[in-house]
Amino acid sequence: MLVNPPARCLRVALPVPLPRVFDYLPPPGLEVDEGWVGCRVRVGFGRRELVGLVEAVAVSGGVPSESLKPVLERIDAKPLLPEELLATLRWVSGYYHAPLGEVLATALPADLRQGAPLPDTGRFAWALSEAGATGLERLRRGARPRQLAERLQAGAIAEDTLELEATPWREAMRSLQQRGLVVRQALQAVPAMPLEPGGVTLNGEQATAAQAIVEGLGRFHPVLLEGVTGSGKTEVYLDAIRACLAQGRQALVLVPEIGLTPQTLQRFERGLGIRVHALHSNLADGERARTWTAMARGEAQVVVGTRSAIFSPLPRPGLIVVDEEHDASYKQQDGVRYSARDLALVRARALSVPVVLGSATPSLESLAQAGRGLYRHLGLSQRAGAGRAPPVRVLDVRKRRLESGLSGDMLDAIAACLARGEQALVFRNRRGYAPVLLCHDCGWSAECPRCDARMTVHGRGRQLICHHCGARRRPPTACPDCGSLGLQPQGAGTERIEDALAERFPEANLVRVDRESTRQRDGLSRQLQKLGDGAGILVGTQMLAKGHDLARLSLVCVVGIDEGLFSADFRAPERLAQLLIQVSGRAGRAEVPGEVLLQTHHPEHPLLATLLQGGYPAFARLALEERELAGFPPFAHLALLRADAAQEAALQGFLNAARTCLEGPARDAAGRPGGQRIGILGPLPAPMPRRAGRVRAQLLVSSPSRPALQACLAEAVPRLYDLPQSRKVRWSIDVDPVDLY
DNA sequence: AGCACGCCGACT
DNA sequence: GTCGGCGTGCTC
Repeated sequence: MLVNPPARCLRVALPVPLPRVFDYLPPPGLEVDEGWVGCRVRVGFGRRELVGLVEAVAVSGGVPSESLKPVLERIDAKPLLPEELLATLRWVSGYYHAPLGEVLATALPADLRQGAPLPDTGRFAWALSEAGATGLERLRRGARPRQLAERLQAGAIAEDTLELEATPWREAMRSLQQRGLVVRQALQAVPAMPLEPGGVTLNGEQATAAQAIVEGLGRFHPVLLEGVTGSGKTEVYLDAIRACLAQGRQALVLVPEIGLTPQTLQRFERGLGIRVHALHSNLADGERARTWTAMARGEAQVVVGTRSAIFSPLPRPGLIVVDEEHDASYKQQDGVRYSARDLALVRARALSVPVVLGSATPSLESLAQAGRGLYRHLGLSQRAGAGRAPPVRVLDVRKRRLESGLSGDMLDAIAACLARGEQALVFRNRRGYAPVLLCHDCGWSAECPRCDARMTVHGRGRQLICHHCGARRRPPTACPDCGSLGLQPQGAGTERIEDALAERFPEANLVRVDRESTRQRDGLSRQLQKLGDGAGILVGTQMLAKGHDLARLSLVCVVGIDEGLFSADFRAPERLAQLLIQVSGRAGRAEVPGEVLLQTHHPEHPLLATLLQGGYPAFARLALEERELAGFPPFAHLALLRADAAQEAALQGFLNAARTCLEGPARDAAGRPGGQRIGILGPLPAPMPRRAGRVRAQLLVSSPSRPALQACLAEAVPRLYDLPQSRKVRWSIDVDPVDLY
């Protein structure tokens, strides 16, 4: 007999690192109904106010309903998130073992997360006012506002057009507006962009691939598009997106962090003939919220974005593309450690759309999935424009004298390349002047006081920088241990190689590209502009591995890869192989044949031998066999519990307690019918046991069965929050870690 | 994570 | 006598 009908309440996810949701009552006079789900609410929480999202309506459990607080304000009349997106975020919360509130905080644009109303998504243009048409002379000649105003003399310019140019304009425009020289005009919602005729003609392979994707429109259809460098994967994407747009559906394109350049956007806009929205971390909060909202309203048809763009609402879903799917930047490395590539699959399934994973060097995980028949595997083997894959020559530098890490043969090849009026790229995966400052008399080397790492020499020897914590100091003049003056930078980073090349080729146009040299906005394209079209040398780190076409580039020199051949990390060979293929792919065009020089002390190393003989596919087969033997992904599934603390005892105390939390569920999971073994390793010291003054260690949990691993984590992780030992440590759980660091 | 409460040290 | 250190507990 029902005396009191069970009180229904609103279940609210809040941005706090607690593994629960919180129940609230509706404001006085309002009813609980399903219409609340997906809406943001402002609530009192302790003595502060927070914005949360109603995740469900439910019967209040635990807390008696009379002690529930009422919601202070309902922010959205209609759900902010489409049903599928909310369901996916719930899935993320479960799979990555992160509180839903934190997942929401990661997924939503900052403004919306903080409760801002949905922004205006109308399009606007700027034009000269009457005063502006006559009053320009008073503006300082050559200054930004003057330049902007002069452009407006030819007519109004839309904000999205200005946005595309990637040069700051808002500040200058605001100053013009304050002087009354310009006015903002509303434009029609649909952009009037010239539609380019017919698109490009695809070659046979491209057409086949595009058709295979298009045939999958309207259902879940995962495709691995393995296309050698220069085979025109983007043309395939564009063709498939056109078909998707023709059905009135939206497309989402993910690109790696360094891939989202103005050139990339322009290529998509020109290829599609419509406005393409960009979504990346450098966007201002307001712009981010506008793009997100335009997507949610179905006004934006195509978004090209980095990792977090995978959380875009897609009310009219058509297609998801993940370009360079092997790229490590798809994995979030703090907070909710999600993989945008994996989430692309999850969302594509939930939305019943095709998902295209494209790469010249697919991840072993994706290759394994394709091998099991779970993805359609399509290939593009021809380099567009008839260019040939460049031959690779291995330079055995054992017993050779090196000049700042460069062999004589390599310098000769660069000289010849310059003499032909072409460009050479020298790739070195280490920035700075030298990786070590060494005392030649006693073997002392400069170490970071707060990390277990040696400090890198920068500024031609004038500075020591720790690449792990950012500490900077002046190098000592004498060895602190033995007093010797024989301190010498050991090894060569990009800076030192640049110096050596400048000395050897004083006439050459020489440009360095690494994190230092490209620090400012749009630094990479600026550096590349400096190189121009004539003869020259480009020195740099993996930032050079892709992007920007360099038509005159005919020689790629790879130096200093030997450390990578012997790294302890199980993914190191894969990453090195991918890097070598990607950077090699930069050499040569139809007009200019290319060559790749690989300088190594280990020419016989199996990784190099396999890669050179059979290319990436041969490497991948070998590497997958090794992973299977070693019980690594994709043949086992991993989760890493990382922790760091000021004191070693606190760290060990927490990880030991955590291990106990995991062991019970691990035994249960293995004991269930069909259950599989779960291994727990640790506490293990992290590969760098001390970083930024804190000690670090981890537990590695693994199982051949993903469900078994998940069941174990689902039971154990919530308990970690309540461990008294967790007070003095910072910890995080990383499901499917990309590296064990 | 915040934020308050609470119980011990060197200061006007 | 108080200001303030951070340990502990709680948040519907």
